[in-house]
Amino acid sequence: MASLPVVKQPPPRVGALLDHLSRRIRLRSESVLAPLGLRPRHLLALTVLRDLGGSSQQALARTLEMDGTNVVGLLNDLEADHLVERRRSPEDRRRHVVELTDAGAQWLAKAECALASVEDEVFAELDHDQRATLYSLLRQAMRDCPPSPAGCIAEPPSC
Amino acid sequence: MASLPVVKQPPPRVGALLDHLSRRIRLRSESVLAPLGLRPRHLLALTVLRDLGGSSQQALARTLEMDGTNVVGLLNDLEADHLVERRRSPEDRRRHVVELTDAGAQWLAKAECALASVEDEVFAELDHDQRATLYSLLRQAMRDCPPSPAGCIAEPPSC
DNA sequence: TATTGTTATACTCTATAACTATA
DNA sequence: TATAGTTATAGAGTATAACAATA
Repeated sequence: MASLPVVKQPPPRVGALLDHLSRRIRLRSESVLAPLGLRPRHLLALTVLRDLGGSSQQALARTLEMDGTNVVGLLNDLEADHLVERRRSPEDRRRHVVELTDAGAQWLAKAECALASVEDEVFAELDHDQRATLYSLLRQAMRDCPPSPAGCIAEPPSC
Repeated sequence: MASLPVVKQPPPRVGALLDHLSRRIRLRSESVLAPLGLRPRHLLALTVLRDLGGSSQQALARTLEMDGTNVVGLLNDLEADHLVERRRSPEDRRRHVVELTDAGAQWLAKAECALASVEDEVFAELDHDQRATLYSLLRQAMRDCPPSPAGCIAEPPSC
């Protein structure tokens, strides 16, 4: 076989850019969210819960692509602040049905408004239509999302 | 059409989506990179080093948005595997000029080929043009970023 | 026996502070 | 005094294993 010195350009890697940008947003989000008492992953969990409605902890873990054991601690935090509720499922008493409380929904809405400014800053170089395009591309990439096809992360409410 | 007060929705929040997708890529990249003996952040550092050429550790830390103390350990790993070299700067002997070795460049190329399949999987829902659009949008969002973050857009994997 | 949630634990990642050597 | 790099270390994030309750 011919071992041609293929020093062509490397393949298109979006991963590094994604990693970088999401790191930026996460770092800034932490500052913004700190006064509200929680961290980005709490927000992520609440967002998923709003989209999924009641869901078992394992389903939540799959959606978040987090280990189930860590979801326990995450929910402990949120439950301590009365932002979510755990109820035993009547059908299968091993399961906990996790649901957003009213307070949780309120907190989430407030946090999302606070985060809007973070994104305005991070995506300052993109105009409105470009941001919409970016959103729809990311959304499409997530289309095969593990448990619930529609339930990855839906459109946030406007503030 | 600008004469009418068109109610434009605020741009949707992409932070959660970005976080999610980058998490996916990172998790899958770890599996792919493990046989090669390193982790995603090692690859990220090598990529930045290739793009930046020789650079001080602090410049590297800023580009990676990592704490300088952690860059030390990262470089220790890479230097132990002879993938990078640290030389004292002749101009300012406090500085280390970090550079990719030939072995490092080779390893990086191999790793990138391996990662191409990860991205093909994660972005299976997007066609080539959409991936190119996504790349250019992310790239534009990073435009104010110091030097260039890791990543190149090119033809599909040639490996 | 298999599954859901939980605890305990270890391993990794990240950030803060103190030290060195240069400037 | 200030800066580049290093070390030590504590805190957060994450994963593995064992256990209780339930199916």
